[in-house]
Amino acid sequence: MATDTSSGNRLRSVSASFCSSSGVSTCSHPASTDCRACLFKPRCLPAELDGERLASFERHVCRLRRPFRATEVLVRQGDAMRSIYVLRVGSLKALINEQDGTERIMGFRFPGALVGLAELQQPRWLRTFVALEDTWVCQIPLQTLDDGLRGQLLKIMSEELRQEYHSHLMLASRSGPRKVVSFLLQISDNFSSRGLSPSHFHLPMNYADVANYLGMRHESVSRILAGLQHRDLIRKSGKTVLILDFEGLRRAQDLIR
Amino acid sequence: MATDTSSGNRLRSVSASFCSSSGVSTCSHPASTDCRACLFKPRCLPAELDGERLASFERHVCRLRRPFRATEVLVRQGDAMRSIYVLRVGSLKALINEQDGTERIMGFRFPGALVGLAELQQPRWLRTFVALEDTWVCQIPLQTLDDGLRGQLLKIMSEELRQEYHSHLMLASRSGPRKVVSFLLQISDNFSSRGLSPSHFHLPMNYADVANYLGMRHESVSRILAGLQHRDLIRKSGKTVLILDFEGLRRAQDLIR
DNA sequence: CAGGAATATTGATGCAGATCAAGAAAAGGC
DNA sequence: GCCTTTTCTTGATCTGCATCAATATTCCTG
Repeated sequence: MATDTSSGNRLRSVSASFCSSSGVSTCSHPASTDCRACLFKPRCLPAELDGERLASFERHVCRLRRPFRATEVLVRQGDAMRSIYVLRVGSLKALINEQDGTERIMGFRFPGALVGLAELQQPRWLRTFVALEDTWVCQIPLQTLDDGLRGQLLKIMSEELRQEYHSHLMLASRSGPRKVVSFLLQISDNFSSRGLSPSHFHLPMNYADVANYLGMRHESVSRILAGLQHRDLIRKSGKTVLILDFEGLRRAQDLIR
Repeated sequence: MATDTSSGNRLRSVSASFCSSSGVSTCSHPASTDCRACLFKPRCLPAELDGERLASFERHVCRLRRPFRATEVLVRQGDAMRSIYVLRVGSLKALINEQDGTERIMGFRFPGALVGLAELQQPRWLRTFVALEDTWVCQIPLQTLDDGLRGQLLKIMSEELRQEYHSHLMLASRSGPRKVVSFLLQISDNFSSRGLSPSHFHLPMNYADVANYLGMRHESVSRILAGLQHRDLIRKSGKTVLILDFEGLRRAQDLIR
């Protein structure tokens, strides 16, 4: 019986009562960021908007009054699809409940990511998104996604498709060390492409989640990471990872624990 | 050294000299099908076009004078990206050459599929597409993809994204039988959604390709399929597969060879 | 239709990673 | 701060699949 709960977390739901339809939609909150000032604007939906069109877009975007806490659910598989989200601060894991009840982690999301692309044309969410730490998002109602945004949407979606191909390569590589190294490099690329350090970052998820994502066991993830550290290819303290030798890492994919 | 050539095929290039710019673009060929008469129109790019807009679209679409033969390359990773393709007859495999030279099969494509979605915004092809049998395609130059088609494009792309999630589940399931059963059901769904039989179909690729795709070995694929056949869950003769018991198949994912 | 190449099958063996188990270290709550 | 819970680590054992090898079958070509 594959009882693969990945981590015995009871998922708490948060009553997402933001954008509380109190007449005026002044959903501006912590630090009341407008898109113009946002670090992620160039890669976000309104990348090419300005002036009145941007203002109009901003009026529709909703922000939460408080962050989602670790283990809280942003959206749940099966929920009606009404908005997509932009992750501004924190991190999420995406997971799917398979027919036999086991859950499979499909990916991790970091600041700058759009959440809900695969569900764009669907009536319901196909995946559950759970916060891994304190997490702030912008909520963008589907109606807001008019023709003017389609170009940018296509661009971001095609990017996500390419990331999924990377995942395929990672998973099909069929050796523990390869998967784990591939995972580290994937995360590193992700941060790098958002202007953050590729060699020094924070891994908010636990080993059970990583293992679930990679189709392996958390003990194996632990052993392999310990091995990489022992060879001075990475250094890990707490949830912080330091990549010391990218070339060595790539070469080390076949060497074991 | 993971020398994973998947099948020792020397890939022949075909000088794709269609749409041969002979002044008039009457690229109408075998059976000179117009989009209106095409089985796939409702799921294809021009789904929502008609009248003059459809006619204009059709004038840009090019068809080949002869099919691609098995092992011939439609496009090669690294080629300049100028068109996308619609697969009308036959089948393709998509593969990526990894940095270490090994090639990994990323997927199989059947009639009705759009080829090139992940490369839409890229200057070059990220994947090589190889014909598995006699294969006919429509070529759609990128310039043709104007705003009017973006809605449909988004729809198809989001669909492809969801298929990739299925692949992720398949690969992360980390047991041979699970992967193989998942593969069979994926193919079955694919045919089914195009109006073909979900239980009786043709598998044009060899076991080495399936194994490469799934991150396993062809011997294992052979043994597992033999096991499924022995349990009367499927029947296989030549390249034809008959699924006898869907429920049994799903249940059998843990039972071995 | 014959001969050769590609593909599939089947058996024997070895090993990477799963599994089981138990303790250590961190994180979180009061 | 202390206690509980979660997460991580490490060891011992087991097993499914890779690997190696050899034969059988199918496909292709002249």
